[in-house]
Amino acid sequence: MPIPFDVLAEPSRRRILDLLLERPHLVGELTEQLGLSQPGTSKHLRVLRAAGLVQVRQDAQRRWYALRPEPLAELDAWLAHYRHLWTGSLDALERHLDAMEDDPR
Amino acid sequence: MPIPFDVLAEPSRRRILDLLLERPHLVGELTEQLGLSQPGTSKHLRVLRAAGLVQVRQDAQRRWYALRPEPLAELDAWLAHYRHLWTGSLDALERHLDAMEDDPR
DNA sequence: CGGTTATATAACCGCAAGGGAATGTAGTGC
DNA sequence: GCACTACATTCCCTTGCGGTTATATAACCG
Repeated sequence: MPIPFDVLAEPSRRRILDLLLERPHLVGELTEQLGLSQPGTSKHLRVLRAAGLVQVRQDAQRRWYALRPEPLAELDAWLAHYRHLWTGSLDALERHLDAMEDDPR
Repeated sequence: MPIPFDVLAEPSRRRILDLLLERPHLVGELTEQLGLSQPGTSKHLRVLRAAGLVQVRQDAQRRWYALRPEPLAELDAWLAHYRHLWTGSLDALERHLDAMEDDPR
């Protein structure tokens, strides 16, 4: 499962994830919160499902959508390669910038 | 400076960031590594500059592009809201999933 | 079984974004 | 000053994506 950068690039889809962070939601609830059409919401949910970012639980005609954080954990792992650049005070950030000044080759 | 999700959604641009993580690069070097045309590379660099993800240092006709990690730090901050879902062994992940099973309302 | 609710899918549209070719621009060295 | 190098910008084309409307599917209720 690759990191779904393009999936997260969509503001409405990030909004959905934020809402699902509180609690699972119905499609109708999400539609209302997002302020777009119901089919529009369903399309975004389809993309989120394909990316493994949400999971569904059927309850009669209703579908409860809930968060699935695994892909976000992978994003976190990707970010880890860069994290040393801004963590720590006398850390690699300064050394990185200093090295750039001294020898930008 | 908002989090540049859409900027990171482009594979070539992420590739550029990966290359710049090692060391600063010239546009020509990036062009060769990416395997696309020089104007194509320049267009991506323009987007990355606008997002604050890279900085330039001019050296005669050459331009040294280097990483600017601040926007990635903001992405990291955004991820922090979700991080408790997958960190820790007896942590909120299980409690989150258990709560969903018990009361998926 | 017919109507209603809740969601998914299909069909269509407009636009913005990525890609290449051609051209512009700035700095260098002879 | 002139050719050359290294990038940037412009123009054009094509594709994909987000959005809506209309339609299909499926489960409930009386």
